Amino acid sequence: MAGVKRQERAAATQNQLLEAARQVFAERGYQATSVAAITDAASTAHGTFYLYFRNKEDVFAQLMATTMDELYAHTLTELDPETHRYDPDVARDRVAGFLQVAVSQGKIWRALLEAILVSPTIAENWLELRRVFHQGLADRLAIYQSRGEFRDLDPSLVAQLLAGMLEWHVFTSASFGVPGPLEANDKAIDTIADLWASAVSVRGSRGQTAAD
Amino acid sequence: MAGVKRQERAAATQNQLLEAARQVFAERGYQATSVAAITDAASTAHGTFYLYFRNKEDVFAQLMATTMDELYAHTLTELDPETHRYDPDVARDRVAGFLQVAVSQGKIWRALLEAILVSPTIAENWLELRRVFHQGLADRLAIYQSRGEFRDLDPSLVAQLLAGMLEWHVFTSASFGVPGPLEANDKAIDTIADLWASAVSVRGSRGQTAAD
Amino acid sequence: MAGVKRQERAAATQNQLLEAARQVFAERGYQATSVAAITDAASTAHGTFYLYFRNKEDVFAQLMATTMDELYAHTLTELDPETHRYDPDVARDRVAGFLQVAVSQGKIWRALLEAILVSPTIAENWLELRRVFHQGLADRLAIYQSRGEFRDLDPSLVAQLLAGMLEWHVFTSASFGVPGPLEANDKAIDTIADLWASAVSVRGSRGQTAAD
Amino acid sequence: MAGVKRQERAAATQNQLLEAARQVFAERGYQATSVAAITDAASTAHGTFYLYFRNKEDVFAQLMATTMDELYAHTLTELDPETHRYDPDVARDRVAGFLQVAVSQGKIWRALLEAILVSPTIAENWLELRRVFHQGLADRLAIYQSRGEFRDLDPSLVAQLLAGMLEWHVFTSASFGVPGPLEANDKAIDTIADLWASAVSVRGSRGQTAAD
DNA sequence: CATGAATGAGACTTCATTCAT
DNA sequence: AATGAATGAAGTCTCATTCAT
Repeated sequence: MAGVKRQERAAATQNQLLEAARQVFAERGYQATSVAAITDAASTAHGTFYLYFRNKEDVFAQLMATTMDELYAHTLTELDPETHRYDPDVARDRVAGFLQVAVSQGKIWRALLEAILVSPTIAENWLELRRVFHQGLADRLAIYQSRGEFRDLDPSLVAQLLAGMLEWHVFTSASFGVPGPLEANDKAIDTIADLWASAVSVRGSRGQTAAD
Repeated sequence: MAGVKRQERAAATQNQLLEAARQVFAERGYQATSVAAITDAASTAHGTFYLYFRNKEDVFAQLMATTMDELYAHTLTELDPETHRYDPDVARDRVAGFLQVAVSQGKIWRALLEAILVSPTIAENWLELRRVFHQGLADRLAIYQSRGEFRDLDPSLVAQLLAGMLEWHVFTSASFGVPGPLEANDKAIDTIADLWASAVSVRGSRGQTAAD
Repeated sequence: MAGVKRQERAAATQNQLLEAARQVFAERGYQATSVAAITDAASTAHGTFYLYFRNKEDVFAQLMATTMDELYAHTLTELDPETHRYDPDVARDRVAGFLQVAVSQGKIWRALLEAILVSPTIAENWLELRRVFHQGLADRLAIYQSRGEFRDLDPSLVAQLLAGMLEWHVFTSASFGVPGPLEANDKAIDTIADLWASAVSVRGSRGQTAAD
Repeated sequence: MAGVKRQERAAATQNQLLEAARQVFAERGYQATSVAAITDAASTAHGTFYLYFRNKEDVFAQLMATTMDELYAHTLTELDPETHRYDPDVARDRVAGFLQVAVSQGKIWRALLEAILVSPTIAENWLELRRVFHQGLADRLAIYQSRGEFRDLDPSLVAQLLAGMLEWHVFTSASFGVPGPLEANDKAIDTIADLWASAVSVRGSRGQTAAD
């Protein structure tokens, strides 16, 4: 029908805008991006933007939702407390997956960081989206702990710190090229996986280091 | 004579502006702060600002320099490759010191993060200032490694990751109250120090975890 | 056949729009009403509006015509100069009728006042519609005057002033709730009728007041 | 001093803007006036406007305050219940004064009417400003009534109606040239004063008209 | 040194109107 | 007849920066 075609064209326009927004945000960051820049990039009229989004915050939130979903997609695996064991290879895959997705998102991370600092709404969204990820990690740590396989540390806090290590690595790489450009190379993956593994060990408590 | 007095008054005005700027940045963040807000808080005329600073970026850079200097002050200790040993208590003190200083700076961290994301100049400054800190950490790791006390990981990358864990903890606590408000409590200090210690161990390599 | 049905549907749609417009104008006033608000209220597509009306001015003019016709309907009574006498009861009924109709139109009066102030076209329409009413009043006064039953004042001007008293009462009541909400209560009716009656008297000329 | 001169220039700029605003409002009405139109007329930069006024509503409120003050200035006469008598000459002077001031304000009345319909804030201001006037009138009527010199009507309502007759005359004359252009000619003054006088009479009650 | 009035660019958002389907 | 996506003009307001005093 005519209706279908119209719907398709509308969806196409919206996608054009979303894609344009992603590019512009990646290029200029969150604040420096104006609605006009987005509609220019999307080759639509200025007013068309407001047909699909309430404002800049709104587009960004939509972009972020898909980005984060993709990022944490592999986190939604079932978790059976009985059979679950820490598996360094699985952990490494997780890290690798995270980095690969992160890399595929290009320079959007800087804008994301900016946006969550500037917009309380986006910050809330973001915290909610990553909570799933952090909670999964914390749950695993709690299981290890209950079996005496993990030290007496707050699983939730440790999860925050380990996940944060990864997040911050992505942010600084993407934003400043530090410690290097954002890539999912083996060195980065192995090192992070290694640090995670050493963190999740019975022994590694205070004093039981290389020195002992 | 008059010249001296003038200089004094000028210095006083500049300090007023700097202090006002610190407050306003901490309250509102970087972008949301306008020059007018700073001069209002400093009770000076709007134009006076431009006698001392080129623009917002400029004040912020000056503020940041002192802030970061304070933060990394304790890092400038001498380092003798022969006698240096990893000392968990020293490491804990370092973490504690970092957090204490961080806490004393209040909510400025959110503004700092914003500023480095938005202004390339400030980002460069910041990277330079923290490099000292990261380098010190990397140097230590390299020494342990040369004595076989640390695994075969890139010391520089590990330094980035471990320091980043701390930085990100400060940023998220200060900016979003996650995992909790920014404070230098024992739990946070102990946990971070513990993770650092487990990272800097011979054993903690891939596969040698709680499982073994 | 099909043509008739079409016409019916068209008329129905137009009525939907008119009724929706009346509601929205009454709620929001003239300027604050957008075409989109009307089509939303009428549950039609935005574009449909332009099949029936040129623009907002046009709908409003159509609405106003019916509203004013109703308001002044009772004015079209025949007038025989010979037999016509001033009858206070008739006058009171007139005032009462005017107020009752006004009340039944609800909050549309504010929008009407706005519209005539903003749109010259609507103003002209309105002036034309009320002219009938004012003229009727003026004619009556002229008859009284010709019989020496009314002072030597310009009948047309007095008609304007007396009718204006009533109009303004309706406008301010409907728009601001001053002197009270718009209602056709006896007090308002009696008071206005009384003032009209005292105006239309031989005696009430300058100086012949309570004092004499 | 320099300071004084600056203040003078600032005040001059503000007056320029106020005067320009008055002109533009009178010409185009309230809504149709944009801030840009005002600054154009005042030959200042667009931004300058916001140095002196919060927005269009704000300038208008300031203009209205002075206008209304001038209009009702003669109302603030003392009122001694004992000695006060209705004096047709005084009443006529009042009407004349009101009309003269009204005329001097030119076409601003249309904008005023528009503004009070559109902006609740301005409406409130206006109601407050005219309350003084209406109250004065009502007080006088109450005094006459207490001496049996005025019929048994609600003084407050009668005040509203009589004052409204005058207001509406001004508004319609200024806005639509009906019944004629706004002028303070004798005919208008005499007629209104006459109607007021006949209203304020013991006799003029229902039934005691030309017919009796 | 300090002041603060003035400037004007630029971002945001709304909405009447058109037109292809 | 009806639809609703797209357009783009117009108005709002903020703020960094300059400059005469």
